[in-house]
Amino acid sequence: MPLRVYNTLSGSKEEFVPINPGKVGMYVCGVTVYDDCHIGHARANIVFDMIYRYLRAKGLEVTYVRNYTDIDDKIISRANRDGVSYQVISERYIAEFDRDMARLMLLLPTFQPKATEHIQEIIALVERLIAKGFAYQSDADVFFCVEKFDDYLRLSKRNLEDMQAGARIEVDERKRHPMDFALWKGAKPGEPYWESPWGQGRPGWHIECSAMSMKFLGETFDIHGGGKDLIFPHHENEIAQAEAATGKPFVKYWLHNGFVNINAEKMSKSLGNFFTIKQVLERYDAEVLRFFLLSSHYRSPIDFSDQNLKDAELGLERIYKALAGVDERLAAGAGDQPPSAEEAELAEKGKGIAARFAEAMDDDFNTALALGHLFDLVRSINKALPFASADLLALVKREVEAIAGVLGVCDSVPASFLQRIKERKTSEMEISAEEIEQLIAERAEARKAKNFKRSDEIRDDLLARNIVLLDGPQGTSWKVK
RNA sequence: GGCGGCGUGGCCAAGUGGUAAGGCAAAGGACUGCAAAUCCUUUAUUCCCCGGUUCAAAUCCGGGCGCCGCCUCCA
Repeated sequence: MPLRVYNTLSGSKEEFVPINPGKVGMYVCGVTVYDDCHIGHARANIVFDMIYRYLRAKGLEVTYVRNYTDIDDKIISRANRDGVSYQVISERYIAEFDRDMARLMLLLPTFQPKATEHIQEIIALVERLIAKGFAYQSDADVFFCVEKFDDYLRLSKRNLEDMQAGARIEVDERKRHPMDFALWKGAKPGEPYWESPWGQGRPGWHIECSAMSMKFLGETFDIHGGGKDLIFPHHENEIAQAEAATGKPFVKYWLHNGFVNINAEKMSKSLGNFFTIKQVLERYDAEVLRFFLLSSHYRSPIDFSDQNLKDAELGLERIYKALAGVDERLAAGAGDQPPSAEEAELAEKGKGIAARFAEAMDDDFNTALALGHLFDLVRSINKALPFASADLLALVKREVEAIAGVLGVCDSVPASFLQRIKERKTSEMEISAEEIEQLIAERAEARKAKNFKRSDEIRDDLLARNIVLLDGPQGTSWKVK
């Protein structure tokens, strides 16, 4: 079954055909390391982690590169504000980024290059552009000449005239065209710098990604990704730099994820309406956040709210409860069962889930639909649980684990996940687990004595404190509402 | 102003020509001492509005309304 992906360059879904059969080169723009990451960064990185996992699951050999932009104006200004060197800032936020991504259960990319470790490659690329007449020096700066590059703005589907009509940019007199952008910036006194043919300076914003992607993936590679907000100017400029220098197509498929919104508005630093990953993980399990972000299509906007996170948590719990039920039955040694309609349905759903999952994912990574199929299976599991054979339950478990491995959700031991959620919720309660257990014991006594007035009283009291009791064959357990 | 996108039940969200997945919430039933959990059933004759194409449209075309994004650092 062919994978189809939405390519920003063509504006439509295309069949994904790797340049080299069986192999994929994928570059994703990482972060500029000057502050903590927010949920928008979480989405971008989780989306491409999911894509990376799925490509690998399809048997492709993926070289995944995600950079750190560790020298830039914002890093310098942050360093100046804090009175430290830019390295202190970049190293601190690289460590924070790594920690956040690890908590979000992201696989490590094949390479994670840093801009400051590729200054020579960057200088070489700028020199190449100057030699070919696509760039010019102006004082200690070097600019890219957008008018020389015919395909400029092809990705964002605009033209230079329109851009100027709405331009709010201050015109730099040293530029030949207002849209020309810096490849190299001369250092002002006190700024960090590297020696270059144009004097002491540092790379412009976009050049590091062109230089590093081509170094690790070659001059033409398969996938380049990032948030929609990078289409212009960042990716547009990357294309210009790379293609002007090499004369070859830079990237075959451009993939862009949608934004995380707050009240239907883009979450962003400048609007100040953002939540950091750390803040959210104080209140929700990392897997819940992943599940939430994968519950809508990666290109759609997704609205971040407490209610939506809670819904996601309930949904994920539903899946885990079913899986925990499977584990319990397997542990109890589910023996042979007489044939039943429930088991037959589960067998059909269980054997078909991999194909349905692949079909959804092959359609431009439709994780929302894929999760819908998973919920379908969950219903069949719940229905068939008392009737299914151990073999069938084990098969279903394996199938779900395969899917979980691609999405990075439902990948925990079910009982531990449920325990984790329970502990998180309990820690926010004013009542201790011991007290609850004590009350449950008292209620059991009352029920034994048919004193339902007292037993209901206990249950209602606990309910008022958000504790829900669950009576089962093995006795009473509880959960936080 | 230019360019791009979106508008599906109370909420979230799939579906891009063949007669509306799934989740959350809600209601009824089974189960239960009563509940909860679980299971079953129900909840959009209709997909922002108005035209058009078609045997057939949420899906295509035209117009309108509303919302959002990019055009400035941004995942």
